[in-house]
Amino acid sequence: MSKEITSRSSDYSQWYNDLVIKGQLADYSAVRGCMVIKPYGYTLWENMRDVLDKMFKETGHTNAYFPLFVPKSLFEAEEKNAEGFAKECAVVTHYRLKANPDKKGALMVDPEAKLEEELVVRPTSEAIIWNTYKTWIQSYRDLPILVNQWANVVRWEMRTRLFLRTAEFLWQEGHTAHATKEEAVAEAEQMLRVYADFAENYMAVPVIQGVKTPNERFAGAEETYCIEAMMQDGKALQAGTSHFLGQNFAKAFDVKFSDKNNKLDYVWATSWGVSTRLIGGLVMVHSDDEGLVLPPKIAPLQVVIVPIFKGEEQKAKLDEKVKGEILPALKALGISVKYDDNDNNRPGWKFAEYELKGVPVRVAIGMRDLENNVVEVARRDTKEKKQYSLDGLPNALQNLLDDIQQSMFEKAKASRDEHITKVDTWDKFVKVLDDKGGFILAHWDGTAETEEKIKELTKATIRCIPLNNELEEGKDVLTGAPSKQRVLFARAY
RNA sequence: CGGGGCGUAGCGUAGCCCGGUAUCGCGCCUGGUUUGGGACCAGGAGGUCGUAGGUUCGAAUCCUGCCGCCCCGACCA
Repeated sequence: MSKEITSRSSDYSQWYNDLVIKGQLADYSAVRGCMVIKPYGYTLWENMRDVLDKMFKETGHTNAYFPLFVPKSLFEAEEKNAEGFAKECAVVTHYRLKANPDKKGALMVDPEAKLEEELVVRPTSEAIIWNTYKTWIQSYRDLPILVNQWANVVRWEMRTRLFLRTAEFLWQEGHTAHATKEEAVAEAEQMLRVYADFAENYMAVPVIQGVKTPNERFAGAEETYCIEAMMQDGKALQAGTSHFLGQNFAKAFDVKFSDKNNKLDYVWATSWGVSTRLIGGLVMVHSDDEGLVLPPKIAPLQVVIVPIFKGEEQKAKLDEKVKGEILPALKALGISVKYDDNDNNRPGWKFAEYELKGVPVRVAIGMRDLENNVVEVARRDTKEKKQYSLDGLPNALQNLLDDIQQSMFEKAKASRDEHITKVDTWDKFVKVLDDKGGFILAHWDGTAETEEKIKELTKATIRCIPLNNELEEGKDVLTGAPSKQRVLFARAY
């Protein structure tokens, strides 16, 4: 028992850290606030990336790459955006080191190699991209521009957490330019639906789609759309955002186009992104006290086969069956599978290890099984074990993976729904927040003051105003002022 | 940046109060026996005790500075 995991009930944060580290997703690094994403974790990210990338391409987008550095003068062009990120920017001021004369073997920043203009390490790329789009766009015929980039960004956070908030993280950022407001809004909404589709149908994470209040809006955006997910500890996690940027960046970077009537107008914009933060959410939604639980559609490894044998002779027979028949058949179906015939660890060790790593399906096969033409199949999500006939095994496993995917989503959705509470009084608001957590649907008078006050009193924020929200007359849960609809409150990561 | 905790072998730790050259478990290496839920036996390797200085005959242990990490909070995606 060398890999004990802290239980959720005893220390939720520590449980999360244990899963990420012992589940081999990532490690702390020598750089404060930055993590090493390990091969197992990176494969997970690659799988997520590949699905999203395909979705982006299906909706007409293409990938490009823009520089890591943004000259300060460009960065500050869109004031609100610059202000919003100013406090957490890493800045390059010099371009050379030299030997330190006072300390042998040490280096120092060469004071003579000061940059004329400082370079901001991108916390997001609107500035450098819109500065570029200016040169790409003259006429309505150049529009729309539908570009995405996969990149790293840096935000100098005070306090970091593996995947959820790291100083450097990986993400994708889509940046589009349109001739009309309607088209840009439609784009932002479309990409939100893509994110929701991905979260629910691939990550098996149910999300609520909505719009942010002005307070919570992305700096520089006219409207911010988001998907919000619920973690097992009752805290919400913003899992993805899509912004309608209006003409703010076009104006800041002077990007105009001539329409069919040769009239000049500023271009309409969107941007949208999801990051490695999704992995943190994935972990916190599905996993249990034994380790990670990963949904089959994006799991780095879908099926692991563990042989059980005494001696070389038995091993050879199992090898023949597994390598000769089972592996090729599973691979033919596109199932990712590993045959762990490593003799250093015994079956029990492997069982525990793959449970910790969240592999959806484990197949155990020994001589007894061979004789009976069966295998023992264990599913990670429910820990249920069953015998499967070797005949038709590949298809049966494919069906099982589909089942697991579906039932993980349903379980997460049931838990999420159980964590939505309608509340009409302030006392109940506070009580539900403290005792149960989760989302609270309550009336809000629509003012930033009330929103701030509630945040101050309870640390709960308005996560979003759900899309297609039902209108309902009511009174603000705190002030009693008239309200037209309920909004979604929660404490959040 | 505040509050708390911690830094001893790859990992987790004992020792520190009361100074005498570092304990145990896991892992690793060699050989053997094992293998249906984290195997066992025998032998072995592995240490600037975070770092710099001070006290002392002698420092993991006492004193001072510094560095780093984790958790909680402020801030934020």
